[in-house]
Amino acid sequence: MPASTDSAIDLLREQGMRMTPQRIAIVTEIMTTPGYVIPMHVIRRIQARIPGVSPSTVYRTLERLEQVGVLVHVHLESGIGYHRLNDVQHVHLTCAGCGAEKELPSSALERLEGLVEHDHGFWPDFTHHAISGLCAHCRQAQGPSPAAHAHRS
Amino acid sequence: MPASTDSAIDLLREQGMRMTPQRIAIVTEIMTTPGYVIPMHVIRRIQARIPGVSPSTVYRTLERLEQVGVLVHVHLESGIGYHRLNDVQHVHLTCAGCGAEKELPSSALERLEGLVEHDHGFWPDFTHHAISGLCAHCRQAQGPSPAAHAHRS
DNA sequence: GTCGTTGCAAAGCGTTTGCAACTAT
DNA sequence: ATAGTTGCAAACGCTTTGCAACGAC
Repeated sequence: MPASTDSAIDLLREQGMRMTPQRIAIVTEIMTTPGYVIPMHVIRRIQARIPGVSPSTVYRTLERLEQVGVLVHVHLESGIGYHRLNDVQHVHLTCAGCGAEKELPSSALERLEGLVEHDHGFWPDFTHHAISGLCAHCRQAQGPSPAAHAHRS
Repeated sequence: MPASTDSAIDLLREQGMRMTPQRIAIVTEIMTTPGYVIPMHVIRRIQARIPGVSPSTVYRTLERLEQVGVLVHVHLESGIGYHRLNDVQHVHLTCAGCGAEKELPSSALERLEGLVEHDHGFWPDFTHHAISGLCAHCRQAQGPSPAAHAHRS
């Protein structure tokens, strides 16, 4: 088990959370999964590891971890996902043509945030919801006009 | 009933759709609602007008209207919404602090689309998913740092 | 020993489906 | 008459809840 997982567990214990085997398994799962996790994924993986773990435990733990400030949720194409708050924030791009997902470090859009704020008095957080669009390949296939989107979702 | 509703109904009939009373009611509802509609809303409104209309009829009709090209769906904070394809496309901004919704004509972000495409080879469609963030008021309240978001969703 | 946490089982919710009856054309 | 539509009822998938038993501290 990676040291980062251990220290995360210790941190949580210090925050007053009781570290049951189920929670340890869930936290381990999260710390060792790159990118984001989806509740359903976690449920399946944890149940493979510790048979009998109930879905409600996973949901309650994810919620708890978000309250404590370890996780944040994001709205993805497929529903809600969680990723570590410490992680570099990403913008999630989903191609409406082929479904490909691409992650951009949010720094790539920082300038845009400033622009929108300046022009419209609203500070956008491009990381909280996925952004749909067309990847280079699908854009070419559908022609250069960005008009005719055939969203798959 | 507004003329635009009538002509929409005629158009749909020409496209081969059978215009039952239920469908007429649903289309009327959509044509006379500004902004977007949410399936659940439509179901309630239609059932008030024509008791006994089944939810599945509404879902199937919305889906059908999207296939025919009259509606497009968008992913909002609260789930899926539909709006007329003919409408000017909007970007939906949702304030994570107070829940306020703001709509921007998508032309406001056109330049940004070009920027992202140029830098990352992905043509983003900022209208398909809502964009979270902080309105001017909530941003001030939470301090100038865009870091500490307390998402309500 | 305390009180947070768990599993279970049930309910919840919006949505989807199969099918026989219906009806717009 | 025909084929598209409808309502019903059931199933769906994911999520939430109430509660008694359990176990981390």
